Amino acid sequence: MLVNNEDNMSMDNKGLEGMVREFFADTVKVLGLPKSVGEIYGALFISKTPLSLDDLVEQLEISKGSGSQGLKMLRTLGAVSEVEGLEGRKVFYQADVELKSLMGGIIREKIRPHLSSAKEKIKLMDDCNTNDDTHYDERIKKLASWRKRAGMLLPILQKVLGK
Amino acid sequence: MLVNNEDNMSMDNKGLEGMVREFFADTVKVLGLPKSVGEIYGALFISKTPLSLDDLVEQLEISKGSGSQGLKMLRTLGAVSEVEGLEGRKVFYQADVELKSLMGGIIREKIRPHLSSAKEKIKLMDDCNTNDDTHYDERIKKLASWRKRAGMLLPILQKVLGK
DNA sequence: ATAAGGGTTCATTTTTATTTGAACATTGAT
DNA sequence: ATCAATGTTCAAATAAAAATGAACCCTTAT
Repeated sequence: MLVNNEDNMSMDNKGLEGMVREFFADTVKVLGLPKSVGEIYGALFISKTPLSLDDLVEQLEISKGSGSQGLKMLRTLGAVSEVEGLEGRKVFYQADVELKSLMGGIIREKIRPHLSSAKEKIKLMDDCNTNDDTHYDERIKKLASWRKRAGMLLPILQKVLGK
Repeated sequence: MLVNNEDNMSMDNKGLEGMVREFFADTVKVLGLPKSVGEIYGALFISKTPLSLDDLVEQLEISKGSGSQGLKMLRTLGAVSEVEGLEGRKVFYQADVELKSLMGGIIREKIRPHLSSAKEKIKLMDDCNTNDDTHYDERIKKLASWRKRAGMLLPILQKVLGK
């Protein structure tokens, strides 16, 4: 067994690990991700060894379905990486503990798409303002400028969070 | 009647107004606010005149309760301002159409409190790591550095969004 | 070829968040 | 003092989001 996960709770760190999981559960909710995703990430973040889906299901007392979906999301975000624990074909996961991974994924998968669709919607609004009403025009321009500013913000964010 | 709001739909701008409301409804959901708050803000943002609670209830087909609560939240965020339309004691509202109002409010009311409580929680985690386990210590330090970085980000955000 | 292990999917259930609306202030007019 | 207009609150209803778990799909070992 290359990757061992039984009995790695050195002592009363049940407490610490629980706190970390709860911490991430709360944090990701703010970012619009489901609680279970935060718990999974938290469990991986604090764990001394990579964990398999089964490990997570057991530790967090969540269903296999939840665990599978949560890991899928974390993989998509690039927040976890797979560790081929050659014990059979079971896959083990470890958290990518760089802030930029987590945030970069959220920016790429959630924020950018939203900004793109916003751009289209604003275009539609402009088309809709057929008689070039000044008031409406002004507001649409304002929206467009907000969107643009939000777009400019992302690289700055990435930079500050980078490394 | 100082503030008039009847029949201010110059023409088929039902369409535009609807689009703007929907736009904000979607946008604020990303920021963790309820849809109705976005709709209210959107209605005020695009309206040519300030609107009363009753106007909003009628336009958006929401309940008085929803409208009242939504306006309360927007007031707390500083995203709307009251216009004493001296028609009786009815209060009219207008959107504060500066990005910094909306974002500033969200930062102040939602993000900062979350970062504060995160700081406390991280402290608790550290206290919990009684035997100074190196691995746990490292992770807790990482969390602390993330939190700090997030804190430093806010002024930058404010600056970029400012004006 | 079959069974077992590991994982995913997705219709259903459960939980959480939002909205409603009736009861309750409050204020101003009669 | 009473009424009507305006707003707020909050318990209950509703809608939306997330979790469950059984059915299913691969892959590998027998």
